[in-house]
Amino acid sequence: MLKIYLKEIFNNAILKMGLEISGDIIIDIPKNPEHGDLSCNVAMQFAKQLGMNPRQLAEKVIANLEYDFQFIERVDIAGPGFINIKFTPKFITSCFSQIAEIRDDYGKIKLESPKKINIEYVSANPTGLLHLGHGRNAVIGDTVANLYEWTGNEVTREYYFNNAGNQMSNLGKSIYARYMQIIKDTDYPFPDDGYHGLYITDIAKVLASELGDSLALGTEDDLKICRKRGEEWCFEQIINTLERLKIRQDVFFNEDSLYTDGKIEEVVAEFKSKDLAYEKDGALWLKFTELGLENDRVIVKSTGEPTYRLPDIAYHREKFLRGYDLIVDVFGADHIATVPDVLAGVKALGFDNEKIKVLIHQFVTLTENGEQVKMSKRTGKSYTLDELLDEVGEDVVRFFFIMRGISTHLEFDLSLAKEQSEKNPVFYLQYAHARITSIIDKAEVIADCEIRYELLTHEAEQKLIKELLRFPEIVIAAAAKFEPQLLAEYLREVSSAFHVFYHECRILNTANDIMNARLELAKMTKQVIKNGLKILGISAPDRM
RNA sequence: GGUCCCGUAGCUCAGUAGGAUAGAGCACAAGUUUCCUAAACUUGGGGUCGCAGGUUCGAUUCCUGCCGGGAUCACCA
Repeated sequence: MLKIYLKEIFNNAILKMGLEISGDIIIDIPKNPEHGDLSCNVAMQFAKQLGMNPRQLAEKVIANLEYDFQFIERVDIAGPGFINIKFTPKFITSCFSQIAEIRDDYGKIKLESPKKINIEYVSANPTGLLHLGHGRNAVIGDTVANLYEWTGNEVTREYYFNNAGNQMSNLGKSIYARYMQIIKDTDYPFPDDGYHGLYITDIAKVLASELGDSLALGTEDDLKICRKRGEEWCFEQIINTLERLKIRQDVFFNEDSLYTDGKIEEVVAEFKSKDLAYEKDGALWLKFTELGLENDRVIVKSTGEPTYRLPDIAYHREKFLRGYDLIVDVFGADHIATVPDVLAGVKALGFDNEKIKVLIHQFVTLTENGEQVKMSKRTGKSYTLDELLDEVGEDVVRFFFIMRGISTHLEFDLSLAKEQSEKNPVFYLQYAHARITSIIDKAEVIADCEIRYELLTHEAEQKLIKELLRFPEIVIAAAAKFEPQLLAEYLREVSSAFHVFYHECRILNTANDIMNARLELAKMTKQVIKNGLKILGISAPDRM
């Protein structure tokens, strides 16, 4: 809010000076508060192309700035040519009075023409339970979706899955083997590449109790039953787990529909007609080398089955045909190799692959007391997301999964996450919210008393107001950069500024007008924390 | 070997469309409550921003090379 105001003033000054400047003017918050509230480096940026000394240029710019002396307290040149701006407390509080009017909608951006955005995440096949990597994927995807909704766009949350093919028949065979071990022979052979998780036995037990030994012959149909029940069971678990995280997707796109609807054939025909496909060794290859990649790749195997690339390309083509302005894919680092193929394939079909944004997140490791936790207690394999939720709760899981940049490895510290105390960063934010609620509950409403925002001149009050004024900028930046942790970091700063204000400035039992103004500040802080936590999918408790 | 990600305080990490004295949390040390939630606040120590070059007024940030850690390189998905 403050930035936008200042940008305008600088823009006008530069226009007035008749200067041609390419790109935006950059206004930043100086690290050192003594340098003012905001700082602009135009003078240094353009000194060279104008053949001037930066400090001289800065002076000229300042001479051309037109502003209200009631709003800006100080404009000065510092260091090599920074122009530092200090606002008057009056201006800060008047900005605050404006946002205090908006309340519920503060931070929401309304776009004149909302963009249609598709965000695909989780997308686990129904062959097992969700584990930690899926958890990070799910929370990143959902939070980014929230951010884009908040910034005024129309968002579709999508899940892409495949319930056909090798993996699934493998699931059926694995369940069948466990089933036979239960009803007949404990030595019944388990497939080499079968799924070893304990959940397979859980499913087999259900089958055994429901159907007795009626599948003992092991016909094709019996295997099908195992597969079908396995799929249903896994999906139910996955949906339940996501539900716990308050994640609900709008579209579940089945890869199989690409085949039944003839989309795969359409894409193959189009590649052929563009002379981008050729047969070799009985397989169909796509000329990726002509699309700027290293090697040609098989898209249809000699067995007649497509490789994963073909449906992936066809799927993205479908998303384009549905008319999205932005298509976001959230993948784990293990999928990185497939990205260039899909992008090149879609481009070859004539779509603008710049509209696809692939978010690749790095892996999650779990540590406890400084040591890496490798095995899950129940499954003996990697930790499931449900187990983690049981241990630390939804709020902590959601917060921990987005509190780091998505491109860095995430160390999930179980000891810290389990800690129900001030050490845990989630509680810091929630505590601020609960504390404010408690104060508001205790306050007596003073009727018909005008709120005098200009009384909020204390340093701690001014600092808190300035933080609150940043909220919309942060939401926009977090969405644009696809970095939810910016918001998490920001909320910590807001909470911190609030706690300081709380210690410095007594709210209740002060003069009526002071109390009213401070109460308003507390309420607005609560609103920002609540809205921010809402975007992060984390609860804002009234009591702790 | 090719490609991608990471390397910043004892630990976990912010910070990079190039900016002023590099930050936070945890850990460690010392303090704050007759008073609105002490899950809070205040103060302190702690750094060759992996290494070496380059680009320029200025580099943790951009470029190149190297070192270290991770991921990935199928007619698996």
